[in-house]
Amino acid sequence: MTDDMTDGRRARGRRSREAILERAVSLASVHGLGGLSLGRLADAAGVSKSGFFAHWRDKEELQLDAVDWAGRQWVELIVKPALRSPAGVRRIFALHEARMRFYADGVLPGGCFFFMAQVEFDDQPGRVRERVAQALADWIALIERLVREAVTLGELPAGVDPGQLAYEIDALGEAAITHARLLDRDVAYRRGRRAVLLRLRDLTPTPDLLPED
Amino acid sequence: MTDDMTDGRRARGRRSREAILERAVSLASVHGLGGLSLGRLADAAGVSKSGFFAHWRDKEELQLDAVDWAGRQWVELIVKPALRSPAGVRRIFALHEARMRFYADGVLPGGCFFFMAQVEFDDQPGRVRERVAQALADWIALIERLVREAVTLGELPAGVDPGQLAYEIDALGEAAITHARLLDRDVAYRRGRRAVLLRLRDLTPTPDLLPED
DNA sequence: CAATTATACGAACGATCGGTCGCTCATATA
DNA sequence: TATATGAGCGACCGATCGTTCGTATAATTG
Repeated sequence: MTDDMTDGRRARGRRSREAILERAVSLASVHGLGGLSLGRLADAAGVSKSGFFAHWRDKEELQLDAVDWAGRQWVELIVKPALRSPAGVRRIFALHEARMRFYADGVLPGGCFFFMAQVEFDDQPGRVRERVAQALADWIALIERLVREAVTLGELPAGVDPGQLAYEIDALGEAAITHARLLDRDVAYRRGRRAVLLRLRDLTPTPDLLPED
Repeated sequence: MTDDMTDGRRARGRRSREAILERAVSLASVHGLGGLSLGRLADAAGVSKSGFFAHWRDKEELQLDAVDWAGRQWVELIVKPALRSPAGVRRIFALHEARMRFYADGVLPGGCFFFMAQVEFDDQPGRVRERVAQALADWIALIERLVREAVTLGELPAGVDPGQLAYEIDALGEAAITHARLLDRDVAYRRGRRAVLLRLRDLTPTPDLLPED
């Protein structure tokens, strides 16, 4: 309600809240939002288990905030950097490459928070599921928008179905996580990157805008 | 207790073992292999919790058998039917369509056992992880083999990378599960099917072998 | 036949789960 | 200065987790 600029109880609380959320997203990317236990999270964050309930009413509230936090991280590290590329197929591929780099760099130890959360909550009704579904819908809508931009710019044919292409780009990126972790790491990321590149180069009348390989 | 008099102890044991495994795979497709608790599984299978340990030493043994059971189901309902289609691009697409139908028909209430297991165990070392990884490797190897067959038959260009195309086909099919459950069911399955169809029609010199849409 | 084996059970174990309670104490506010 | 508030903790709760143990009995085996 009021702005407290000085370092005090409130500011420290907000900082520790952020720290806990970061650890929560990190742990949830490995064990899932359900498998994330308050005890383990407490140990990892260096606080007591009961200390959580000063910040969140129950585990579900923490899960909801974790989804939001992961969404902000996703925008910050993937969407925003990609939007600095010129609109059109280059921006679409920049988005995909930023995603692949996010995975390959191991920003989250489990690879991707949302991938885990989607699989975990896709058939588990509740508020978390709805927020995860919204995050996926936003992500797909973003790709669709970039595709329509590319069509407007003449870098993709008018006949292309933005929703269809968005599905393909998302799918080809997502699979890289499990393939990288269960089979061959480098091969998986290379194929994930190349799959979208091949698809875009195949569609665009201006393939020179994209790398050859 | 039971109304069958002719069946012996051993045969009945084997049957109940199979029944438990089926329920286990079914439940695990929803809650995951870890989230699958022996208590809930016992209730669902109509046996006592301690009765499990007549069949499996511990939970991990049951998980390993569940992976095998799911693998046999996958081969029976997806691979074998697809192999009845003529070799080449038609067989590849038949495999993909069988997979989509497996998901859309709701054979498993969670959509796909392996999808769940892959995401859950991709960074959880142990025997289960290795068996899941082997199942994924087998699946990819199968698709690669069908691709090479198609190349031999002249239905795919010689320049195509079988591993790359196998990755794409797997990825485009897998994403349908979460998209169907979190967004729009029919749209997701249609896009999942169409994605592979477009890719194959784009590559093959004999597109007439495949449906138009 | 007797002896062994396999199936299945109920009761209970220690560990851990999410969550509550009462409390301390530094800070913000009136 | 007096008071209300928020951060954080230790102890503890009932429930559930995977697992063990002893027991009962039906089927197989020698």
